[in-house]
Amino acid sequence: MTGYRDPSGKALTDYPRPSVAVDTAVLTIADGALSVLLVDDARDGSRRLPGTFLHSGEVLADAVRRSLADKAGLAGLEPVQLQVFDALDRDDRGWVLSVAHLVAVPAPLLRDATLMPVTDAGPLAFDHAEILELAVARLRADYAEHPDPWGLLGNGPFTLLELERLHRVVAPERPGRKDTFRRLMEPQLIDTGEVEHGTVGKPARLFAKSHGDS
Amino acid sequence: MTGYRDPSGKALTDYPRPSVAVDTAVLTIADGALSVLLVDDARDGSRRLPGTFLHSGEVLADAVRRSLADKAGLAGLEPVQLQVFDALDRDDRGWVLSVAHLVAVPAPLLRDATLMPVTDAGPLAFDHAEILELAVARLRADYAEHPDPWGLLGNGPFTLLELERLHRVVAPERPGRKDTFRRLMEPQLIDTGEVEHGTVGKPARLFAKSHGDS
DNA sequence: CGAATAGTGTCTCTCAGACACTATTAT
DNA sequence: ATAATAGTGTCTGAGAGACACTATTCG
Repeated sequence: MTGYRDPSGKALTDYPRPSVAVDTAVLTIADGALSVLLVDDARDGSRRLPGTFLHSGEVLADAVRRSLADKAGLAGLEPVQLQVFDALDRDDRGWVLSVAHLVAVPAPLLRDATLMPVTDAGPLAFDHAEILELAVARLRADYAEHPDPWGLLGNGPFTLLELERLHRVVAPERPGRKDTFRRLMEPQLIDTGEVEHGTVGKPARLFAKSHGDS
Repeated sequence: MTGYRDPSGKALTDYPRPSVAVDTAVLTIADGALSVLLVDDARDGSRRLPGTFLHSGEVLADAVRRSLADKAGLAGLEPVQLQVFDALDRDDRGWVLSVAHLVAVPAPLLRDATLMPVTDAGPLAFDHAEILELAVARLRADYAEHPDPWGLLGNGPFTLLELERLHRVVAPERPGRKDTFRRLMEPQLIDTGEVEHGTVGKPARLFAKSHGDS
């Protein structure tokens, strides 16, 4: 904008520029399975991840939030950037870079959306299957060591059994006994002092997430 | 390019598009310290990481290779993508997204370049100090568990002592005795059967990297 | 009481880290 | 022999995982 010219004598605006999009894997738990929010592709009826083109003067995270507000009524999210997908033929409309993002939200916030289990999401438009795979791997890695780092349980206190069921859904392959799980997670939680009631068996203690355990 | 219009009626080309740049932290070992390649900024004499604007029809990794070929005569590298930096005010020339990359190369390939220790690189243009910090953290993480994953030792066989010295330079904080280091790394290496000669003390075995230990 | 769930004592196995020892070369 | 470096046997402590036991509630 200042008349700057690079070493080859070209001004900044002389370069053809790509369109930049954001595409987001919105993960949640639905029907006891890790699931992803999909939208119908406007072009050919196939399915894709929600996304949008980056607008002028907009930051990537804001573009993600805008696309999710438009397409799923979500607000107040903190998307995490995964990776840029830049294959030249990834979008037949032209030259489009996509910055893939990940967000996870508690299921109740997605009541009327199209959700599909991540293991059976079917064919997706563009390279969105690859983005989804990356997002799931990242989520599983995040859940391996820490209690519900993405807040899929919502804000209320929870039982260790509820937490363990969540973690097993996120990463089904990990066996591990309940006592091992407890000894790993309990030191990272805050004991609210409350107990659950109205259930069968010994009442379970209720825990809350400690602030700052990523 | 096909006259496609999105739900709001805009064609793909109607959106203002950002310039997209790549900036690369080129890391190496110089004078016994982990060092980074810097170039002089054409505008104000400050220093910056080598980078370039993405050209039309070019993939990010190719833009990185082009910028490094131009500025340091390097070829045949495999850059790794780190993260997109998208702050609106990060470049006073206009709206520029930067995709940060990391590359590591053996020192001999950088003989006539400007190298600075990463701990004392001085002030850098744009947000390049942040990119450098990210790159160093990534390199250190990669070196924590695996023998020279970035090939800083070059192609020839090497001694476990040489490997350990390299790892200590990359991550100076890790103490650890030599036997611990050996027991961690040796199973990931191939014993060439050769030994070093002409040195003081018991001759050391020469190892090579096994193909596919990331 | 029995069923069901919560929570813990404890054993074992593995492994990182440390120490100390042995091995092999040059001078 | 002595210095110097390479390489290994072994002890220890921490921690993951498994098993079995105790604890507390409801019906």
